Amino acid sequence: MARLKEFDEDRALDAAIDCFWSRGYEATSVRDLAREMGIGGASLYNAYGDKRSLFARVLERYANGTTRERIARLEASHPPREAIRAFLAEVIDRSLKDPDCKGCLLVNSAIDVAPHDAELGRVVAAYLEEIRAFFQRMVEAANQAGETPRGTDAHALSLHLLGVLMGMRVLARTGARRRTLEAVVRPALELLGRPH
Amino acid sequence: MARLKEFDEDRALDAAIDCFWSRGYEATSVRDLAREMGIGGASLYNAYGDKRSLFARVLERYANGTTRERIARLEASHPPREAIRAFLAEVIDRSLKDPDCKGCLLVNSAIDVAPHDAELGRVVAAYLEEIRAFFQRMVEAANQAGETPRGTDAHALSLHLLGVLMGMRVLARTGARRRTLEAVVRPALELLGRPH
DNA sequence: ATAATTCTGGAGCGACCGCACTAAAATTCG
DNA sequence: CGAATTTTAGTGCGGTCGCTCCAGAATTAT
Repeated sequence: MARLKEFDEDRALDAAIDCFWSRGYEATSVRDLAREMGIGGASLYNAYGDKRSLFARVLERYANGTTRERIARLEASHPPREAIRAFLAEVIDRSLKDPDCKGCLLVNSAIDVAPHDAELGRVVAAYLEEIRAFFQRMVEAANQAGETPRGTDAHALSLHLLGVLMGMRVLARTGARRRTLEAVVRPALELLGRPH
Repeated sequence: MARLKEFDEDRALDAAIDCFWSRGYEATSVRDLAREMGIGGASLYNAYGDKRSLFARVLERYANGTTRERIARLEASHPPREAIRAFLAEVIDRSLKDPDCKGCLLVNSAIDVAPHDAELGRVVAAYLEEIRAFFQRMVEAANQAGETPRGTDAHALSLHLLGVLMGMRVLARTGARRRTLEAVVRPALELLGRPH
């Protein structure tokens, strides 16, 4: 029927993730994207539509490969409180390991895309809500196991944890050290109760 | 000696603050700035230098008129724990009142300017450090007054409060409601001890 | 092979970017 | 007043922006 694509759409999307992640939406040009993705401008528009549509695809792939993957992996392999601890510890580790201090693409997008694009804003908010819901599930499970202090409100605590996570991502982007990030997170973890 | 300026530099700077605040650094053009500031392009370059220098002036004026003003006012008029409470409450109120969800210019800049401009990044980090130092002073004063729980670490708690503040600003930018923002903050306030 | 279809690199569109330059207008000095 | 100085509006430079179009290359169905 027709000629086959010469590039791997997923690999190219990963390159696009890196572009938007490190430079932000506005500051990333379509030419930058095409070069880093290893394709021509026409192929980019043919495969993904315009810049904004590509960004939406990038957000989705980032969320699937980073946030959702982490949630699913930790939720399956850890007891509830430890899943939350491991989630935050892993974010700290990855934040410190990244020499570019790129932070979290979702958080960056919440700041510089969401306010100017209501639709993308709702997409970003929905991904953040998934993280919050993970926290809430874990707190509820810990509540039922009697591991948390009496009267722990799972919904309220999940919001606090989400806020702390967002804040940590902001501070990480300014080059915060491990001590700093751990001090930001520690009081939130202590609300979950001391480990056995 | 020479002709006098026809515009008020401070008023023009306020207009520039609004531009950078609502659109971000990259997405704001010098022509946008000149139009909103009510001056010509030549006057802008004559008075403030290039775009980046203007942005540095904007950051300074924003910090003086918003962050430092709030710190000085609340530190002078409230006891230490209430100063922290009032600070966060005021940020929530202003975040909700703003129909554009502009958030905080310093937080926005930490995300989309700091990583690409080391010098401006240090400026932003220094302003955030001023906020953290305010939190630490207040916690230390509350510690000395015996109002806080035993063993409260002022430095560690100030970092947590700063992180929570940053996180709240991110969530506010995605259109979070009052209930959400208050739930994010409440556990941090409870670490300060129950009010009398 | 031929026709049909899709992908590819490259050129180029109009618009806008940050910034610099010029000449006229306005002001304060001698 | 005339000279000096600085701001002003306007114009335009070289470059980049997002995006489109096109001719040719590559592939499959017939």
